[in-house]
Amino acid sequence: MIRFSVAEENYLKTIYHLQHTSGIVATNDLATALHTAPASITDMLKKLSKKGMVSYKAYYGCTLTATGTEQALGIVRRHRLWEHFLSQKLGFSWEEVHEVAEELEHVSNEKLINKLDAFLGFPRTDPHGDPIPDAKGKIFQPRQVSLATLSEKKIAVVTQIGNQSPQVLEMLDEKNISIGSRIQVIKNIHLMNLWR
Amino acid sequence: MIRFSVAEENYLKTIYHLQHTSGIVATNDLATALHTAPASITDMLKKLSKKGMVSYKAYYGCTLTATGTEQALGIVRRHRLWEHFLSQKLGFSWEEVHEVAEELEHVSNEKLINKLDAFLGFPRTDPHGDPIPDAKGKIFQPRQVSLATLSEKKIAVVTQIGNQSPQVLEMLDEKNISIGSRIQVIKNIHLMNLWR
DNA sequence: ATAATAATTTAGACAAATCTAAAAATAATT
DNA sequence: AATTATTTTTAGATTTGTCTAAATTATTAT
Ligand SMILES: [Mn+2]
Ligand SMILES: [Mn+2]
Ligand SMILES: [Mn+2]
Ligand SMILES: [Mn+2]
Repeated sequence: MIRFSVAEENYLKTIYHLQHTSGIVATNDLATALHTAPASITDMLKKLSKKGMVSYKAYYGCTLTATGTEQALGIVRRHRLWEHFLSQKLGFSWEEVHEVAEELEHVSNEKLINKLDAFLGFPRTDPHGDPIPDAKGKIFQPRQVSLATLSEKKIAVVTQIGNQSPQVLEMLDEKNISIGSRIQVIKNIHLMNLWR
Repeated sequence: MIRFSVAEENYLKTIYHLQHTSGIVATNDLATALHTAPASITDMLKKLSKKGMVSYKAYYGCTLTATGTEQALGIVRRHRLWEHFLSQKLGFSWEEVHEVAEELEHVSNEKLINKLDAFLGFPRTDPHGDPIPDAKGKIFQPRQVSLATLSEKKIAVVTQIGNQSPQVLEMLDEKNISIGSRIQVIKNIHLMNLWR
């Protein structure tokens, strides 16, 4: 089993997430996401490339290799299982769990994680509705409709939160909206700031 | 709140434990306990001294300051709470918990630890019978009798394991002795290897 | 197509934590 | 007390992950 430093794990996980939106991941995007200077990103990408975790060509950005993706999924699994634990067993609110899970995710003892998974009853999603990869890294993302594309009057159930910034999560708290809430679009106002 | 690196925390905890037996802690003893070269110990002791965590004078060893002890007790608290969690909630055996807790103890979020404590029902001891410091760092060590000094025929209850090496723990497993077991000294054989 | 701008990499430096080998201080033996 | 052995510290080097400033490459605008 390959061992990674906390820094390496944070890179792998961040590349995984950025890849979902941008396909190929730019050095600057990683720098922004990790609050790290672009020069440092280049250094680390070379290292992860040599370790076979990312495919990287200078000036063209990077993508995870098959092994890199496997590793990233392991980290995402740990992160979300701990978030579930903090929320369901320790009573943390959904805006608090992320910060703590950010540390717990780096304790990488396979037996620990699989026993935690069982203890939690093999949950399928974390407190934000994000799917938890299983022990083999398999992830099940159910078919969903984005709120922005939901037509007026239709009733829907909230299953996942796209923007998980503290502001959005607290706003949802105030409006008493959580995972499982039934909602209905009263009026669809086109928000210009979504487009630019 | 002061923040420490994983390395610093491991030093503080180890100094705390060694202090219990030796009073003043020698550089070499720390080196042995931490599997680290004596030269590295000296470097770190200077650093911890500058931070006010240990009182250190060259060639004379070190002791924890009041703040250093406070910090060490926090680490011990986290370690033992996680051991209890692993044992009671996840079903780990008592010889497995230490290794995992060695990593978990470094996740230092106060709210996490206090909520974990409550979730576990404010346990007084870890799976090896060692006392768990409370949120204020207060530690309650009940009066006990060492097995070596227990007189023949007397019945006693096992409350704590002194030597927690895997060998000893597995031997106790085999003999079906655990915390809470009632035992009786049949015959007291003086073991020479205890003295040299 | 050239020039200006933005993104990325290289070069050189630094702090943290470790190491080995050599020097210095302390402790133990004769 | 002098010598020897042990412990500890200093000196100098290494690895990891980061930084800033300068150079290079790619992109955008004129
Ligand atoms: Mn993290
Ligand atoms: Mn989440
Ligand atoms: Mn540790
Ligand atoms: Mn223990």
